[in-house]
Amino acid sequence: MPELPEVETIVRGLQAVLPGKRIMGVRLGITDFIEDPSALEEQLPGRRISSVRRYGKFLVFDLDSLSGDSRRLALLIHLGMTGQLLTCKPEAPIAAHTHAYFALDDGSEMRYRDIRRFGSIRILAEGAPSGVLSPLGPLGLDPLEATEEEFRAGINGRHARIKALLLDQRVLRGMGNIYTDESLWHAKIHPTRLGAKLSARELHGLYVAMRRVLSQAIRFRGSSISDYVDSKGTPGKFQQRHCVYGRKGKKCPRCAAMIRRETVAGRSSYFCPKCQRAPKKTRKARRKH
DNA sequence: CTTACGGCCTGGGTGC
DNA sequence: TGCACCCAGGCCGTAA
Repeated sequence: MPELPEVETIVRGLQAVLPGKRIMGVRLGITDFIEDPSALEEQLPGRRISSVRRYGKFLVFDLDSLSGDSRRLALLIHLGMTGQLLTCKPEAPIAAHTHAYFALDDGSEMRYRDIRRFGSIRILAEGAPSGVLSPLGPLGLDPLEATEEEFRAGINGRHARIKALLLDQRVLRGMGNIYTDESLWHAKIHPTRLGAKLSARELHGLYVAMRRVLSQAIRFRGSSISDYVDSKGTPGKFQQRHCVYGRKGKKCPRCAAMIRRETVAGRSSYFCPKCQRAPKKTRKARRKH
């Protein structure tokens, strides 16, 4: 499940090798997850990759034109749940579920592999950085770049559950299920607490916890739960440092209580029932029972 | 307007 | 061996 730290790890790996290289050709397999396959085949060859960036969970490849067409383009890739981007030699064995091949002018190749095909690949015309929109609208703050004031403003006054807010890409771009649960555990906040009901102290703790968890996950090159590998095919190591995610029934590293798993905001949520106190039930919610 | 929720996409893992 | 079922994340339609 590539979230911010995994995408960042891949971006750093690609940024080290791709800039300055030219895309010579594009070959596609199954294309039902690609918005406009022929646009990739027609518009990418000949372009030079000037930089590789992360925008939320998107990878952005900025492309220069070397010929008369001076229009700047960007290639936008979202890895969905099981997407992988790998660089290799063209003669390297082809793993099952590889759906896109980008031939580069140094004789190497970048491949997109995606078992579930929940990812997406598309071309973005001009004005890439701020022009990256999710289908729902503009993306929110970068969790590592946002100031504490900006973060607080994004959560304050919202009556949704904090878990839903952290996962909402229009509030914060790049958070996913793993790092949301880990951040909430570090901040000792129950996932069903309402954003509006968090104290200033709790919001401060959450901001600090989120930044710490994300930076440490990047340092450990991401979490490999199922399919995630970096651009060289190497798994991450942060899954060994998870405190709650995927640890249902195991002991909370802080208080030894048993970690629980419940669905919150439509997602599996792992938390410690002792360290992360559930909010008091409202009169309305209690009446139902 | 905001929020909650169920369904959909796909295929690997599990358990019978 | 086969097969039904669950689950994952993002998005979308619908309802309150």
